[in-house]
Amino acid sequence: MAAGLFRLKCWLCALGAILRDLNEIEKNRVAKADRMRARGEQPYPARAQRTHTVADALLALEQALQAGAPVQDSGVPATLCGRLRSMRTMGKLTFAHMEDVSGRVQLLLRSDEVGADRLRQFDTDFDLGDFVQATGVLMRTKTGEFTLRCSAVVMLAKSVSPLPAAKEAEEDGHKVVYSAFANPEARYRERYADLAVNTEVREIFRVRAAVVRALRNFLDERGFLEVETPVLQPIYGGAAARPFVTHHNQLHQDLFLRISFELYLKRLLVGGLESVYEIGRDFRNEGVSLKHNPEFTQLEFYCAYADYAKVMEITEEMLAFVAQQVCGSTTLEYEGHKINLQPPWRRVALRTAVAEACGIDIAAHPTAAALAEAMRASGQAVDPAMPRGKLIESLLALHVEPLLIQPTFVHDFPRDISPLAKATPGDPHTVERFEAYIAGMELCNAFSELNDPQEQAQRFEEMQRDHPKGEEAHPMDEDYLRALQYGMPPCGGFGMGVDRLTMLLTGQRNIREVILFPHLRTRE
RNA sequence: GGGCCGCUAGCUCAAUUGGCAGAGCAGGGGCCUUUUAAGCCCUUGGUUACAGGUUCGAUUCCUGUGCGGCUCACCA
Repeated sequence: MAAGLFRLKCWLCALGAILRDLNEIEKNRVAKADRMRARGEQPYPARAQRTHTVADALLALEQALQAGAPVQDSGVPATLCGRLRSMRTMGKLTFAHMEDVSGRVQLLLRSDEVGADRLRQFDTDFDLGDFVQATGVLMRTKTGEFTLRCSAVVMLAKSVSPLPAAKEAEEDGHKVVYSAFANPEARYRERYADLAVNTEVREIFRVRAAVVRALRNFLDERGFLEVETPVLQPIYGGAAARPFVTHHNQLHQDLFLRISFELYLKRLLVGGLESVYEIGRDFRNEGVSLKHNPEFTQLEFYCAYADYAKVMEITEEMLAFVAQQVCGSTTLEYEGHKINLQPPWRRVALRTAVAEACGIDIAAHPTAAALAEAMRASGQAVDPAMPRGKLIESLLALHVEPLLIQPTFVHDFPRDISPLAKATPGDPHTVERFEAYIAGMELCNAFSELNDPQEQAQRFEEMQRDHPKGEEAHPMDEDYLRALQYGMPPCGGFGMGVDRLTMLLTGQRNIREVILFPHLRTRE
């Protein structure tokens, strides 16, 4: 029934899109396409040809000019393909800009070279946003602009809807954008239009790809094995977050979309793989914010015979490497701060950091009640239902986090909010866990992994018992315990939000700017 | 989920105390053989997000809905 309704709704939506009224501009462009067909010109031909990308053509021109070719007629032939981004008609002469993935080139169409009729057709039937193929000779105009003087121009794909009009100009060497397509909702909903007109958006996703590539290179070179583990899981775990639930029809089984990779990756260490990593999507059924999207890209790695101190070293090396690969430097600017990723990073115990920031020594308050009292005494509002670890976390988030601009490892976390981390020897309240902060933002979370099956079982039971109702308790995972019983080598584990790292390296404040299709409410 | 703010032409934005809904760009028709936010003349384009209410009259004031932005909560 529900599925039937859903299909009906989809069908209506699709129909609505197809029958959507075209506005005047769109009708006009459809008429242009019809006119082209009528004279035997294909508005959507199956094939294109190109001899150079724009960037390659520029190189070819430079070489010819260095070899002494005339500037305004290099003699270098080229056929280029791309999208029309501007047009200036001057009677018997038309200038246009065409853009491909590699750059932008000016087209020059002269009546005496393409023919008066063809120039007329170009002026009337070609629009901004159309994909075209232009053949001619490379040159520079008398103002020095890189130009293709065309002998022929062919439509490759007629654009019906006008792209959001933005004009770009150079002023004093700076790029100035007029009437930019800037409405965030429109940009995210129609990312295709956003990418088509906002070149800096395309650049963000090139950087993002480079970030992921650099992470892979770093880990591959150190002998880590890249693996893939289930997205659909019968029991979710490895983090404290609410999951998305889905259903397998034939098996009559509810399944969860994973909230982390942790428990599966550690099963692989039981299996002897020693050093593994996975880059993939996590799904958390929680609020969205500047730093949270319901699905996000996570990197997790696990390294046998390492502890959390070793993982700190790998972390700072890895991020310095990525920044060097992607930005060409280990220093970067973010929100007005100069940030230096060069190892070694500052290391500070959570206890010390909190004490320095707000004067409360968490070790002096070993129970939730005592700590809550101390926090109240210092004027902080406190939720009485919070366990001690949560209270400490709130101190961290409120007082410490905003201060951590330069890369900092905050280490030694409360045990009661870290059910998968190994206890600190001699300290019943603390585990060997750290988080790394940069620019006031939590970037990663790591620990010495708990590998004692008895203690792990006990921790799971504690989570079930001690968690307040409504809070997300870490579920009991019998199979994971069975795996630990076979023996897991001591190891360090690590998780990092790749989206957040990309934010840092691209200077973006909003996680949606680094996700191609961020989650938005559907519009009825 | 709470609070605050927003939604006007394809895009970016105006609209005085509540008084004919406008501009630039894009589009259409002209002129123009080195332009580059090209320029000049003419011109089309609006359910002011949606549904109600108050009013002689609502883009403007009120209520509700939808969507978005910021923020708080939540999300180690």
